[in-house]
Amino acid sequence: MESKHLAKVFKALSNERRLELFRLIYDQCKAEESRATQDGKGCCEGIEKAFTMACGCLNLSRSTISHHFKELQNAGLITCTRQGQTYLCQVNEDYVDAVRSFLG
Amino acid sequence: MESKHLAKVFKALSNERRLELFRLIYDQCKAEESRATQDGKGCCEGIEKAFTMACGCLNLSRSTISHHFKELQNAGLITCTRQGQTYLCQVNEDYVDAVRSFLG
DNA sequence: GGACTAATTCGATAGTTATCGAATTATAAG
DNA sequence: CTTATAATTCGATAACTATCGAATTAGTCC
Repeated sequence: MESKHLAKVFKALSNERRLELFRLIYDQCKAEESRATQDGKGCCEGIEKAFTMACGCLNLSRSTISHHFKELQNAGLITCTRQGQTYLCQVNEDYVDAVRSFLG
Repeated sequence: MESKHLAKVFKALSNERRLELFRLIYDQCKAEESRATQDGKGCCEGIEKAFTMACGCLNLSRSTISHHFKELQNAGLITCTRQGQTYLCQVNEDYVDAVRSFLG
């Protein structure tokens, strides 16, 4: 991944609260994924009510949380699709891998 | 590594130019290291004239480059020690590992 | 349609950052 | 001591960011 794009990903993770948010999403996706694997369903389809969940976990206003979600999406780390009144939220594993394998 | 600290590391890498700078240093250290291993000297002792090298590679003023070096140091990614008129610069591998192994 | 909940957008503000050139400090070499 | 080179610090500026509450839009259910 080229510097410009990688820097963008790092920027998205450079805010403490936003990093926590991403971790929340990421961990839930991982948990969901292992459950799905056990059930023989394959991969995780995304977590539901991600925004609502985040509002419960992070001590921030809804508008700020919305902003952080946008930043994570802009960087390509997650994909959110609306489902009725709530979000379905997925982690883009490719990007996480890019971070992980950055250098070396 | 806890969120607060990890976010700090990401922030240091969130600027495109600074990320390039870090890569320059990192790559040179890796090259130096493999040379050292061949010579049976053990690990890389750091790269010399890192600042001067960076000035040649990045199209930025010296004061800005100095600033970027400080940011990388503050985040803990590199350690610079003065040697006469120039720098000896080392990468803190632990931190790079923390980035790499973040999540998963 | 009306009431309710979820999420976004808007406008403001306070704080941070990247960048520069100029001035300064530190070291080395004559 | 003087000159030259290397790096830092200073002061300014323009741009960006995190955060909030209020207003708005979108969707659900009666």
